[in-house]
Amino acid sequence: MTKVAALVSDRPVVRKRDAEATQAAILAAAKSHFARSGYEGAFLRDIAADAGVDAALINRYFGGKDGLFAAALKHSIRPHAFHDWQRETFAVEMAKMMAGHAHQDMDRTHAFQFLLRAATSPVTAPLVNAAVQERFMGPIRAWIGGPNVEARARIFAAVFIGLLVERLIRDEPLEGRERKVFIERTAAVLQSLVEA
Amino acid sequence: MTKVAALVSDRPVVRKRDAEATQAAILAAAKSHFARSGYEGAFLRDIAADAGVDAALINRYFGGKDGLFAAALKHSIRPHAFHDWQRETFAVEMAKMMAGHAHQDMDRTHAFQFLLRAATSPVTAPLVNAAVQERFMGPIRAWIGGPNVEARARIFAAVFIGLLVERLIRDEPLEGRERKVFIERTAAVLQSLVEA
DNA sequence: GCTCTATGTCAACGGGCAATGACATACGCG
DNA sequence: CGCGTATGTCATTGCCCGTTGACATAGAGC
Repeated sequence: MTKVAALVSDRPVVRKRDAEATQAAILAAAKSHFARSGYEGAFLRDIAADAGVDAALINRYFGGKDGLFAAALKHSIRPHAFHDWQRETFAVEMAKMMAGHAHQDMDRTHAFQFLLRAATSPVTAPLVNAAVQERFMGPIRAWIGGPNVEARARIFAAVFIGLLVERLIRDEPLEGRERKVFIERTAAVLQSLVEA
Repeated sequence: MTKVAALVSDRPVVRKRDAEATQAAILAAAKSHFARSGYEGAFLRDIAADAGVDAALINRYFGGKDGLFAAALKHSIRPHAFHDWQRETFAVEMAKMMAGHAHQDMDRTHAFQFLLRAATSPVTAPLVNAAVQERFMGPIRAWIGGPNVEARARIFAAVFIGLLVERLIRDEPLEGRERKVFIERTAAVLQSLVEA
């Protein structure tokens, strides 16, 4: 696609030589493909094609499919900015986001799909679990605080993940009164979980 | 394994000729492998070996890998017995189950992993979503009842799924006081969701 | 402008997998 | 007992994917 566009436009046919940009393009394509198809279902040729690059470059820059996956994983798990959340308002904000459609937030949706798939595969699960513990559960525990953090953090994480999955599976967004009720009650649940 | 056992025992070396049992064995092995490894990561040779059968039989009975996957999917989604749940006790029962370890219930765990994987793949997602709607969300709506069923059922489903995922990801089960608190608060959340 | 290196492309190979068709044999039926 | 079909096995084939090494060329440094 990129190449075709280049052919009909006035831009040069040959790819600009920019290693950094190329790696970024490969990584972006990889995250998308891994998210949609999982590790085994994603093919290097397809990823390379999406990035507008020859497949051999993946081996040069990432040392093979494994390396590319690891890089994509590392790039997908970044610590959520829990510290920015206000205890008084976060619940409603989050509930509103969950009531919306997944397509509105494709970047995060892809990242989440990617993690979900990787977490359910025994090959990649250890990597994911370790990263999730460190970069997701850790911050959540710190943010929630209070007694019995472990139990409460787990429930919070479960609800959080469940809402994301539900949003992912569902095609039709909620409307009108149902939407309003969904937000109210979801916010109530979330709020109750951060209180000791 | 089956063959080896047969060799050292007094039972015949050659497999008993029972098409129905063979198909059931293949299907069971397939569900397990698809759950663990996804569609692309599961190999017919391995499935056949687990079932104690030659791989060619899969093609004969299920018409190829696609057919086997479809059969396994169909077999994995069966309506949950919500009608058996008692409104007063289900919350605690479910919370206790969620506090336990996934290994204690491998059959359901595999089925859930299988569905989760299938639901996040664009190829199989439509099949899964339709079946989930009919055989999971439908019964939940009916069981919950009351006003704004749609919104409340979705939150309930989200929490349910989230708890399953959390249980799946976690290796270490909760112990002692944390476990007690987890059950109490999880039960409280679940209970609140079935009340109008 | 020459050269050298980093970047990008191409063609081929080797392994592994699903699928296929020929072959073997148990079991029902006469 | 003999035959035929359903069931199970084996060897082969063809395809697809990841990887590799040789080749091409832009662009920097001199």
